[in-house]
Amino acid sequence: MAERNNNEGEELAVLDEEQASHMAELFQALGEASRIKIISALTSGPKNVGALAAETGFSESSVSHHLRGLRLLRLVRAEKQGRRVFYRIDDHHVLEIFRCGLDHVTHS
Amino acid sequence: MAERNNNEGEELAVLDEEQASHMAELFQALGEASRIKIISALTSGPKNVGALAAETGFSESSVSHHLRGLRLLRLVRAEKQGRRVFYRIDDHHVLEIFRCGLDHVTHS
DNA sequence: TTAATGTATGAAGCTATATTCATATGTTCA
DNA sequence: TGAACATATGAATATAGCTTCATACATTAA
Repeated sequence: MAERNNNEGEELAVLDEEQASHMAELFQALGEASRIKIISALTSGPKNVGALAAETGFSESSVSHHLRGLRLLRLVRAEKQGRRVFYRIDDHHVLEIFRCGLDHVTHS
Repeated sequence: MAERNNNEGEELAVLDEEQASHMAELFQALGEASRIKIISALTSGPKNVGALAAETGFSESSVSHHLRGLRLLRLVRAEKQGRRVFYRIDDHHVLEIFRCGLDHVTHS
């Protein structure tokens, strides 16, 4: 076996495959400038797809694709209002991580 | 102009291209299970390439490639000791973000 | 110096993903 | 009902990235 995930008291082991994958998924969702901009736009409140597209400069299709991924990961939540769909950041962890990343970038 | 990066007092604008790219770079570096495992292994102290390869189950070449990227982004720091090179997490922000992500994954 | 060890790196192949285009679904208004 | 609007989605193309392999570089030991 190539990996050692046992917790047999020796020392803190490397994360197992599932934990590592989940964490990677989370960070990967934030690991692209397009999505960073979208999430950044959402930090000031819920917005619909068209507004996000206009604000970020991406096509509505592209924004919608990204939002789908973020939705599946539960980083954003969708709420339908008429023919519009408003998205908001779903998890306070997400905002925390986002701000932490912003800190890292601005204070360096 | 497709984007609005002006801070003319209206409301907090979307991050500019450079900020967004830097944040994305940071998160992308954490956005892969291999690197998450490597960084996880480094949370318990400095380790050399061979040790990291053994602990994570990846080839030394692969680990070295990953470390190069992490090094260039200043997420880890290298220190040569004889013919070994020990790596450590370079920035407390990195550890913060890592733990935040771990929280997000474990408490959900 | 030669051999062995530890790490770094370029190239190649393969997989993953982002954006666009076309189209589908659903909603409001006339 | 039909037309315009808002969003979603599948397919396709293009680009990026990961792992492996081969090899180079650096250090230590003999």
